[in-house]
Amino acid sequence: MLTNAPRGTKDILPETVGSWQYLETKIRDLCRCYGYGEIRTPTFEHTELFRRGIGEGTDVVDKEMYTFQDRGERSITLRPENTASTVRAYLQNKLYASSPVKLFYIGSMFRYDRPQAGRLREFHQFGVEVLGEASAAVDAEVILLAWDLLKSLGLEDLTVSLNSVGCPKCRPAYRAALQDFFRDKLPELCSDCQSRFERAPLRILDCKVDGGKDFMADAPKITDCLCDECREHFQAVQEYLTALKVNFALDPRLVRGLDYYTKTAFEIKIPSLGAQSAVAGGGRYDGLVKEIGGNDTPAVGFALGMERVLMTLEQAGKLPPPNDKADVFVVAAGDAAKIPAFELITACRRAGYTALMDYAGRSFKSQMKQADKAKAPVALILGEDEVRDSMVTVKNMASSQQEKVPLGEAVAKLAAILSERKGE
RNA sequence: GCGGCUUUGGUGAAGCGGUUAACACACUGGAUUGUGGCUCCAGCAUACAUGGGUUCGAUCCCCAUAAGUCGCCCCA
Repeated sequence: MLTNAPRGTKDILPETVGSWQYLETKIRDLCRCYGYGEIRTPTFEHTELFRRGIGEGTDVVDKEMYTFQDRGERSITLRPENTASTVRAYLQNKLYASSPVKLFYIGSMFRYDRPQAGRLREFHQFGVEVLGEASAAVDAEVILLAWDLLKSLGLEDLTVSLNSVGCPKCRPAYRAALQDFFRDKLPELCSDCQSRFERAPLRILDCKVDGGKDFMADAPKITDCLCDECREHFQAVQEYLTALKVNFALDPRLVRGLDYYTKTAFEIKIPSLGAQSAVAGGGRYDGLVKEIGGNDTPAVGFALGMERVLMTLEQAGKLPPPNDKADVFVVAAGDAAKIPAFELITACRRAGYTALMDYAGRSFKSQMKQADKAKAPVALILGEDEVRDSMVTVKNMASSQQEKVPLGEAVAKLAAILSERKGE
């Protein structure tokens, strides 16, 4: 299958690349306003970085990484997400000299998972990380940034779920409380949850199978078990979001899949997306920088799935129309016109216009058809007469008016017609 | 990793166990030898995802593989 791209990968073709650029431009503009600098980290890292950063026992690390040995016997992994790399770069480049450090990235991530709509093996994320700031204002800022982006793209149907997953001080007590609660209900839980009981009891809460069972509603809520610091922080985040009119809902069962989260956890969903409706997710990860070898450094961030956003925009018809129009088509009739036509088209291009021509020596009529298909408002026609007289026929395709002008004035004439059209 | 559905030309697709695989769009050429958009004419799948099998014979039946899609899981 030489002609098939690997499973779960996709070519982005010229007809859709405009949508990507549109989204990327929105992102970059917004990040500039919020004061975030773009960072580009390597596509692959030492496997150990992800094992430590994301955590053993998570699905991403255990079953979804593209890991291989390079020729120097190093274990290398294609990044499955960009937070660990960003933190690594933060430490390696000693960015902590100033604080806080606000970064964003756009790039490919790789996860070996079964592909379906909105889930690819190579996919693109936009994400944001703030390092070195513990204030709840930053948690809110980061959520607001994601919210603003989605809103400015014209998306209305958004759900923001918010929770706090506590910190190393209060989470052990909560874990224990949960285990006490579930211990006598173990037989009623699904097999997945039974195995989660020891390892990751928090995950039982967002199990799709057991989630609807009656006793779930009575399970202890983490928000009731938070330590003072976490509770105050959580409270403050909510106050900010409320003041800024971000429509969030508390979801005590929201648990993030990666180990490094502390305190704030959030997720933005677009219900119309179906099974893969989570479009952005993130939260605070105060323990990660230290885990990777830095000083104790608070941090918050999120990642957003660009394919999922683009899918939604397409469904909702919110993508900008493709800009595939040429400005001018150069028509050359006869061999003698070939070189002058090439000179003419080059002059148009150097003047900044999108200029097309026929290379195959097709008939005059066919070249006119091509001009029409290219939606060029102007055709510049070079035939035998024109070449002999050093003239060019400038035809306005919309009005069918045409006029012969000296070769040297062709570009100026073209400019005049195009600006006239623009004015209308 | 698990389950359901799908797979015909550049695109949308019809089709039946049996000598020419509809139709439409797109594309290419043409309709008084230098002018497009409308109309008309012509051309355009030794080929029906791939590999096996059943059959006298399969694009249509069976199996496997691959890819896509939906759901589970997970997540963005």
